[in-house]
Amino acid sequence: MKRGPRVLVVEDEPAIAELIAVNLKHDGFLPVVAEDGAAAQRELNEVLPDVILLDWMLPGESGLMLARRWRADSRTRNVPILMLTARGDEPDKIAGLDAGADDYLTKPFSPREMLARIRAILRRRAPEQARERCEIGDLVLDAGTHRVTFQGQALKVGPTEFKILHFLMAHPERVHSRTQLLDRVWGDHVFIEERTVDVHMRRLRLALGAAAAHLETVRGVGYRMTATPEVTADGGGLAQQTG
Amino acid sequence: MKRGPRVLVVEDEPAIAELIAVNLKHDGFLPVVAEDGAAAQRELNEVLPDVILLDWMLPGESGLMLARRWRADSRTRNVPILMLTARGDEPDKIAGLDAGADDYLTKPFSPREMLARIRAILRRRAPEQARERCEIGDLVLDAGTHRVTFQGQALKVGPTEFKILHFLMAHPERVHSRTQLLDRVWGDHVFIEERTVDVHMRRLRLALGAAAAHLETVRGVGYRMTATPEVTADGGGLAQQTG
DNA sequence: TCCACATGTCACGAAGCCGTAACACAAGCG
DNA sequence: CGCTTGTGTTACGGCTTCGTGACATGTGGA
Repeated sequence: MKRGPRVLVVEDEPAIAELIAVNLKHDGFLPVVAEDGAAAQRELNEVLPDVILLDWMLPGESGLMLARRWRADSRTRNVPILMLTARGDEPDKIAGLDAGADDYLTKPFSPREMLARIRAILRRRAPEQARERCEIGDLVLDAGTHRVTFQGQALKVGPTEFKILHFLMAHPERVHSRTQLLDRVWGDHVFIEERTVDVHMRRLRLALGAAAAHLETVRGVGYRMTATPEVTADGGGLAQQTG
Repeated sequence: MKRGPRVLVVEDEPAIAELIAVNLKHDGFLPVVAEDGAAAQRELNEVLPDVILLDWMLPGESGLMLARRWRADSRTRNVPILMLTARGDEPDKIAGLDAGADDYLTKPFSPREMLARIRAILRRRAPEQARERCEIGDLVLDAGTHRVTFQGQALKVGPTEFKILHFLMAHPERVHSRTQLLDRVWGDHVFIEERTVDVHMRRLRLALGAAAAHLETVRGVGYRMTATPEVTADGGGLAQQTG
């Protein structure tokens, strides 16, 4: 009942499309073929794939235009795109990257390389959205319903803050650097100031209210979600030096 | 002023070189740009970088030749090389890896990916600080969660003290001189008074509390972490000397 | 169009950390 | 004992890091 990653293949040449689809199926992917931009758009309206294999040369709208459009649409923005291009046109490649493609594949390519690239993208982009439900103490996050509750009470958490919280709660007790958070929450393809993470942490803490005690700052390292928040009262025999 | 890892950027295209340098600087690296193999060689004769970013296509000697030469030279042999290649030429990549490149990056690439690759290389090459979890008696250090516990009780340890403790616990029973500690904890090219180590040891002992018994001073040599601390009449803790 | 919300960045201040000097204490040696 | 060397301890100025409020921009909906 395990379903493989969905791959939308946008390719007008039937022979190539078939070749790709067969190889994808063979490796456990679920390919859906669209012969042009319009068909691809219809497919995207139905269900979002895990990755898009986009041919550069297409009848009607070009792959470049499509990539640009999908990157502009908030719904499809985060779907990684693997561009298929004819061999050797550097300017094309740069334009494609600008349009938001995650990687390129030069035709002709070996099926093995294609599969490797797709797996690399999936590994990079979606290491694990696996955990749908996370709990830490009385704090509960449900990715399916996109809800956060603390002691049964619903909390209002913004989109970015939700992603951060999701990641932190999926990997509790572990310290995550700002760089790691940027990579995992925002994605590797953006360049954001590390300091911005701090601001979102502040917003997350405000949203969490009392539950913010579970969110700890590790000075000089990063942030951490913990089930056992530090208490001010010192329980052990620590030799505490007073200045 | 904290100094980051040195990166020698061998790239003839000024625009690309500048882009790379800016991004490296932004992330705390110290980039040095060389426009061709000769300039790179001059730079290498001066000071060895922590990693070399080597463009494949260069005026004069190609990146492949340079990589091969540097790999043959005992002085530069161990400097990791990250190769920059034009997209899509598989044979080139293989040849590059044969020549001794540690990894390659396909142009065009995102700054974030470049930084991630560099960090990955440095991490891979980095010494044995790798051990995530260390135990000595009831004292446990976990680098992943950045936590130190003694008999189950969490201890509050500052950043530098944590690094010292991590190193000592990764190499227990062994005496480490102040110089060695400075090299391993602070970095090889930092000018710090050796006496400073003593002060951090003091802070570390305060943070460790009773567990400080495992941290021994070897007079005239350095410090050591031991599983079998010497038993003293006064209980082996922090005997407070009146001052 | 206006409005509400989200987001990324900056400036400023507070808190914590660091390296060093200076002094106190301990250990070795004659 | 007195001297020398090595280490423990404390205080402090300077610096880094973090939290916080404010602001400009972008985005989507009424």
